[in-house]
Amino acid sequence: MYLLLAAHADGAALQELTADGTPHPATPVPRIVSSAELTGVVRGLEQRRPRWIWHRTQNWYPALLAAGVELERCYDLTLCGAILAHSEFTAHTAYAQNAEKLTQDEELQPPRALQPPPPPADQGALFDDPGLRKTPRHSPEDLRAEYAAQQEALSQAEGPGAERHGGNRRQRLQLLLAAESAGAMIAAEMQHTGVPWREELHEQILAGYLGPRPAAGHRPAKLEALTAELRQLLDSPSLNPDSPQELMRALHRNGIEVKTTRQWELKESSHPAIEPLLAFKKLSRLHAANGWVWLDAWVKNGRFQPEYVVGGVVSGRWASRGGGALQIPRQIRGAVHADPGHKLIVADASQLEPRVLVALAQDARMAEAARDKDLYAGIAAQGFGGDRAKAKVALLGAIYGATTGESGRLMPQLTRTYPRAVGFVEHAAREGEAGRTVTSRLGRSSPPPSDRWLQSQQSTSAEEQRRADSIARSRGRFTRNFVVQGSAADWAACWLAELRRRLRALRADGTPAGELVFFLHDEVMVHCPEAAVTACVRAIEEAANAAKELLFGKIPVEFPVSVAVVDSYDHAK
DNA sequence: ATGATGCGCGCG
DNA sequence: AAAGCGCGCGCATCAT
Repeated sequence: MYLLLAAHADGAALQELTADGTPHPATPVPRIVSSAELTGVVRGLEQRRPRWIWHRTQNWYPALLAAGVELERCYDLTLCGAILAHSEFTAHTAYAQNAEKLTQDEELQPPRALQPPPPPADQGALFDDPGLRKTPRHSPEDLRAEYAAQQEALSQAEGPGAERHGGNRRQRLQLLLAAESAGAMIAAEMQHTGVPWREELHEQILAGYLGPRPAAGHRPAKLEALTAELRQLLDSPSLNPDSPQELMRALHRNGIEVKTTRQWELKESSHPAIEPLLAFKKLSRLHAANGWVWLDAWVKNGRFQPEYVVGGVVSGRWASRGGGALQIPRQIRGAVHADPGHKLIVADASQLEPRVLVALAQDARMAEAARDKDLYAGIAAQGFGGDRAKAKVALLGAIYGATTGESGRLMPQLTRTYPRAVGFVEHAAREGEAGRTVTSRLGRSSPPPSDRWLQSQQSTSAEEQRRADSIARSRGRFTRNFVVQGSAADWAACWLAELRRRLRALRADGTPAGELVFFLHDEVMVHCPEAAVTACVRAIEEAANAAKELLFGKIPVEFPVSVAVVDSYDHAK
């Protein structure tokens, strides 16, 4: 069952559609539901397990969750439209070509019917959101047509050029759209739930590193002491060590000839001021980024509730807004603590990107190494005389496009042992250098070349040509990484969606189950009652294997998940 | 005063 | 030990 939910002046419009987006005979005209009755109506209809089709998950779902309504599945027109408008799998369709034309001619973002975002405004207290703009909204008919157009494009994905991607393009893209929409729901659910965060533990950690909480706008004691020490050691009585300019001058006056004030460059010097300076930088960062101010701003009632931005990174990774949710430093992870009677299950996919590369390239030799729980150890044994560190640097260098340093020097050695895997990323790099698009396993494509790249193609002089080559190589490094990072994001999206499905199934059975509370590229955190730990761990592992098979079928490559059951986040890993 | 940009550093 | 991919954020600094 497909149910369109659209904003309407009198509340919301509901319409049942068929799979291809035509109105269901039973509902030729949308049903208008007042804002007051909307929650109840949605809750009732959910019994029939529909796929809710809406403009943006973020416009509808948070308010429904706040009202206690959880839904099973949706179709996010904005996220799916963005994928379809750019995917190589649908590049030949009218949908993508119209979207492309609109972006170029009118500076509008695709998909065409969805710009600008319509607020589900005027829907009573439930949907009050002063942050939403009052802009022209889209009629149910606009959204229905948009959905039909997207389904049409999807159905054509098996078109010209399909063999280049090994077929199955429609199924893969369909899977990606489902996973992306599920991701949008998970993001809203995780924001609603929040990460369990013990404020008093956070404060203990801060006090340990920085001293007692200072008055607003003042440096904590430890930073004051280090500042005084640095002023003396560098003979600069008024130095502000937070200012790179002042710091640079002071360092130079003392014969410390650095070109930047970055940590790794400072570490080269043996001057007595370096050690306290590095300590200052470390603590200053903690204070500024995750200190008392952060705690006051972002943690409420024992929960950290960041906003996740699904589709926020072109590769398909999520971004986040507010509180630096994807950069929680190790120093303060001790504050992430399970509730009484609960545990945190922290699981991460071990060495995800190299394993994805093995599967993408179908490199049989590297697949042997990937049978090892520790892929880098396997690679080291095969081609690097057992030197794990070398194997790791070489492989990551291949994925990132390293040319210099140890990583660059190891490339020939890696290429000899694994010509297929290295050839795969080299090919992606050459495509990017030539201005072409590359695509993830499930069909998310890289953006077209930047204006900078296009302009550089006009170069005439030798100087301009060097510049053009540099810009091309930079794009090559991006597309080289895109195929791996993007496919890893495909895998992670499927992992997450499969895990959510299993956790919901456990709950529906009446089995105690945990809740997803955090997701970070290749890592998930489930907060669960102690009695549910075993079932949740199994769900996480089964979901990982399911994700592998959804992407690649039954292949002889493992995607092992390392699982830690802990009271606090700092005890994971 | 306010907004944009660059640096540096946190995470994967 | 290192400089190659993707982000967000706070501060200092520069431009308006």
